[in-house]
Amino acid sequence: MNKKTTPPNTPYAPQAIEAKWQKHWHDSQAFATPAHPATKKPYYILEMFPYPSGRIHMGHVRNYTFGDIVARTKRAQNFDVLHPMGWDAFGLPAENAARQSNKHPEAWTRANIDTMKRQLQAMGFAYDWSREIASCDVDYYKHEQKMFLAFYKHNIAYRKKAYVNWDPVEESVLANEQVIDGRGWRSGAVIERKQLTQWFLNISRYSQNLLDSLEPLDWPAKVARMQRNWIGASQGANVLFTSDKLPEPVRVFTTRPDTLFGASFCALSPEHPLATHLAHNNPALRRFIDTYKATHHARSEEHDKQGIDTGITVAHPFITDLKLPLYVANFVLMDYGTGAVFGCPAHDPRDFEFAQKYQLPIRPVITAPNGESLPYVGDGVVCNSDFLDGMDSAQAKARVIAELDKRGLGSAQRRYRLRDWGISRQRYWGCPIPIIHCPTCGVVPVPEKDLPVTLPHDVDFSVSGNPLDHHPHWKHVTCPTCGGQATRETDTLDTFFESSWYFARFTAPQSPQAFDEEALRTWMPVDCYIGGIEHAILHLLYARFFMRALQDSGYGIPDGAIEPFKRLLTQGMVCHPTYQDVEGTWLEPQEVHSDKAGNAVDKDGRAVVVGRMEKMSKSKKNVIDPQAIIEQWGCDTARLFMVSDTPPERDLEWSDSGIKGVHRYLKRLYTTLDDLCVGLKGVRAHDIGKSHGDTATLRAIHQAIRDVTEDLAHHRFNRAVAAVRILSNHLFGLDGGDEDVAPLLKSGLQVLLVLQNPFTPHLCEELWARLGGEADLTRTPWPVCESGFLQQDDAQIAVQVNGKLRGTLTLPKGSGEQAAVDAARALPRIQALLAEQSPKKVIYVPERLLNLVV
RNA sequence: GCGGACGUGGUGGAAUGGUAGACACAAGGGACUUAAAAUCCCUCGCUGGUAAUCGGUGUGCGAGUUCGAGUCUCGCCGUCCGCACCA
Repeated sequence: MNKKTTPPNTPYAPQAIEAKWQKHWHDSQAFATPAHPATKKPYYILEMFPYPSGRIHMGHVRNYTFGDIVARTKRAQNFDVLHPMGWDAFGLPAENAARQSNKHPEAWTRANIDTMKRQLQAMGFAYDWSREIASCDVDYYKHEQKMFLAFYKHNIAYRKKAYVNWDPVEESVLANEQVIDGRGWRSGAVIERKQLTQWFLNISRYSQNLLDSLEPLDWPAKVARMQRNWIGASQGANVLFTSDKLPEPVRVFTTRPDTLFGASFCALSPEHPLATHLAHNNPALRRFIDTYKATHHARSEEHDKQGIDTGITVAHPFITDLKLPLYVANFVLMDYGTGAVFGCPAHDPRDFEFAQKYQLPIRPVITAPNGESLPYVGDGVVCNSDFLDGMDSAQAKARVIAELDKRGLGSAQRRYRLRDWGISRQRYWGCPIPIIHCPTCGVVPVPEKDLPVTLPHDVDFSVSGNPLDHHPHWKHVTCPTCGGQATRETDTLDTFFESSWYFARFTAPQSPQAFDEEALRTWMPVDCYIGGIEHAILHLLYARFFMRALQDSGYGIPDGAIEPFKRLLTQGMVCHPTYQDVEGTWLEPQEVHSDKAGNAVDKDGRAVVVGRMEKMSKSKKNVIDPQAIIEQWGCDTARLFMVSDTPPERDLEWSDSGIKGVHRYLKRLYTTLDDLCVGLKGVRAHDIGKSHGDTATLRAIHQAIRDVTEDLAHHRFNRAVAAVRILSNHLFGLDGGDEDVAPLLKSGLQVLLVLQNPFTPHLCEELWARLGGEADLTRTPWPVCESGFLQQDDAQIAVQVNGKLRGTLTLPKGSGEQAAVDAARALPRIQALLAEQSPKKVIYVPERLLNLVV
C-alpha cells in the first residue's frame, strides 16, 4: 500500500493532506459496512438525510460532523458500524425551480445531489456510499406504493371528505403539523380551510401506544415532551344532551364532568353535522356557519367569541327541568373531541366570556379558594350540585361518570389531540398514489402487476396547479376491475412518507423487497440518530408510527425495529449576526468590514447595522459557505470548529476568530510533529500499560483517554476537545530530544492522534503515518485507560473554616482525619481564625476537603 | 394564557452538593523582525495592595435547606423555545 508522506519541514497544507487521505479511504474501502453475520457488536449511526437543495450549508456540516465523530469513534472501539447517507429527494423546491428556470425537477434534483455529494466527500465523512439512497428513484418509491396499498388493505390508509389546510401559494393541502400559527410552514401564506376528499393515515389509532413507548427512549426530555403534548391525551367523559327537536342527541366531550351542574348552554362547531342539519331552515344560521368555517383566520387569529342561538334547547342529564340553549359557536373545534361542548361559565374562561356576551347564567359549582375570582378553573370542593355536593373534583368526576353510565347518558372517555395524517398532495414531484378511480367500481387499487406507477417525464409547469392532473393522458386508464374508462389518482404522497422508512431501507438498500428482515434484526434500531430539533414532531412521530403501521400491515418488521431511534441527539443551529445597510438591505458577512474606530461599515465606508445572532439563512444573507471555509482552512479546521466550544444541542455562534484559533492549533500540532517525527520515527514507543518514571506524563495520557472516552460516549464533544487540548499542552512541553523522554512522548503523541482522529481525521492520519504508525488510523483500536496510572501520591485539600475557604493543604493520599486536622491547625491563618478554640464539628472528605466548624 | 428550558469573566463555555471560571476566543504586555504577518512567552472575574502561596468580594435578584449551594427548595426579574379557543 502506498502510504507516502509529504516531506518534512513543509508548511501545513490541509488541502493536499485531505485530498490524499480521502482518496486513500475511498480506494481502501475504509468505511464499507462490514458483512454479516458480524463478529463484533453492530452500531448504527445515522444523521437525518438532507433535502438536495443545491449546496451544503453550515447546518449540514455541523450535523454530519457530529455523526462522523460518533461513527469513527465507534469503529475504533471495535463496533461494526453502519453509517449511510442518502437524499430526501422529493419535494416542492424542485417544482418551484422548474417553474422559475424551466429545468425539470428531476434534472435539478440530480444535479444538486451531485454537487452536495462532492461537498460531503470533501468533508471526509466516513460514509458507506455504496448504500446511497435517493428517495426519488423508482427503486425506492415503488416500495412506498406497496406500503400504501398494504395500509389501504388494513384500513390504515383511508379516504375521507374533510376540511383541510389549503395553502394558496403551494396550491396544495398541508398536514396539521405543517401549519404554524395559521400559516404554511414553507410558504408563510395564510392557510385556508377547504373541504376536499383526501387520503389519510390512521395515526391516531396508535396514539396511546406512541405515548407509552416514549418512556424508555434515550431522547432529549424536551423532544419527548413535545411529542407527548402533540399527542395530547386527556381523560374525561362523553355526555349526551337530548332534545326531541333533534335527530340525535348532542354528544359532548368534557374533561370536567365534575362541573356538569354548572352547565348553562351547549355549543356546536360550525362544521358539526347537527349544525348543518339545523341550518336547512334557518338562513341566519346558514350564514353564520358559512362565515366561520371558511378560513382558519376567522377561527384562530381573532379570538373574540361569536355564537348564534339555534332556538333549540337540550336537556341537562341530571336537572330534569333545566333546558339549555343550543348555540353554534366559532370557538368550538370540529376536529377535537366530538365537535360539541357544554358551557360552564363559572369554571372555564372561554365559556365565561361567551356567557357574558350572550347574558347566559354563570353558576359556580366548585368552591373557589379565597381571593379567586370567576372563572375559577382549578379543582375544589363541589357545591350546588345535588348528589355531588361536598365531594372533591376527583370523586365528583368518578361519580358523575357512574351516574351517566347508569342512565345511558354518557361514559368515561379518553381523547387525543393527535389527528390522522393527511397524506395527499396536489403535486408532481412526489410518489404517485397507486389508486384508480372508476365511475362504476369506485376506488380501485392499482394491481400488483401494474406497479410501480411511475411519474411521467413530460410535464408542463407553465400552468398552475398539479401537473399530473393536467397531463394530456397520464391519468386516463382503464379500470383494472371492469375495464371501463377510469382515472388515476393524481395526488402524490406527502414527502414525509419517504423519510418515514429510509432509515430501515439503509440496512439493506439493494434488497428486492422493501426490507430485509435479517438486516433489520441486525441493525435496527438506529443506535444514535442526529438531526435538527425542528423535526421533533413531524418526522420523528411519523417514523415511529410508520414502523408500527408496517408491522400491522403484514411487513416483517421485528419488534426491535418498532421504535426506530433508540437515542436521539438534536443539534442546535449555526448562527451569525445579521448586517443591514442604511436602506435596510441585507448584507453578506464578506461585505462588512470594520473601520479604524472598530465600527461596522460596508465597502463604501457607510455605517452598517449589526443585528443579533440569528440562524444562518439565505434570506438574511448571514451565511458562511462551507465550501469557502474548506478551501481557505481545510475541512479538518471546519470540523474541529464545529465541536470545539459549544455543546452540540446548543446554538453555535460562528466566529472567524474561532476558526482561526482552531486552525492555529492544528498548525501547531502539525509543525510540532513535523519537527519531532524525524527523531521519533525509529523510537520504540513506551507501552502505556506499563509504569514509567515520568508519572505525570503517563497520568496525563491516561486521564486524556478516560476523559475523551467518557465525553464522547455522552456526546460532550466540546469537553472531549478540551481534554485533547490538555494532553497536547502537556506533551508539547516535553523535550523530544531527551532519550529517556522520547519513548513515552511517542506513545503520548500516538494516543493524542487516536483520540483526536474522530475530529480531524485527515491531519491525524498524516501525522500518524509520519510517526511510523503501522495500520491506518481507521483500523487502529481505541486506547484503554488504566485507572492505576491516574493515582497521585499527594492530594490537595481545601481547608474551610465555617464553610469558607481559608487555605489549602497538600497531604499524602490516604491521610486520616486527625492528620488533616493537625496539619490544618499548623497553618498560621487557620490558627488565627480558630483562636485557640477546638472545632465543634469536623467535616472531612478524604483527598478533597476539610471543614472546621467553630 | 398554558407548558418547559436557561441565566457563570469582555466572549464561547467548564464545574458527582465539596478549592467557581477547565479548555478556548478576544484583549493587554513582552520576545523575534528594518517593519508587518506568522510564531513563541507572560498577564487576564471584580476589588484592595509594591507584592505574595495575601485580604475582601463574586455564578440574574430575594429568601430557605445544609457544616458547605453555580448546583437542591420557594418567590421574583429577564431571555429563549414549544403549544395555543384542544373543552
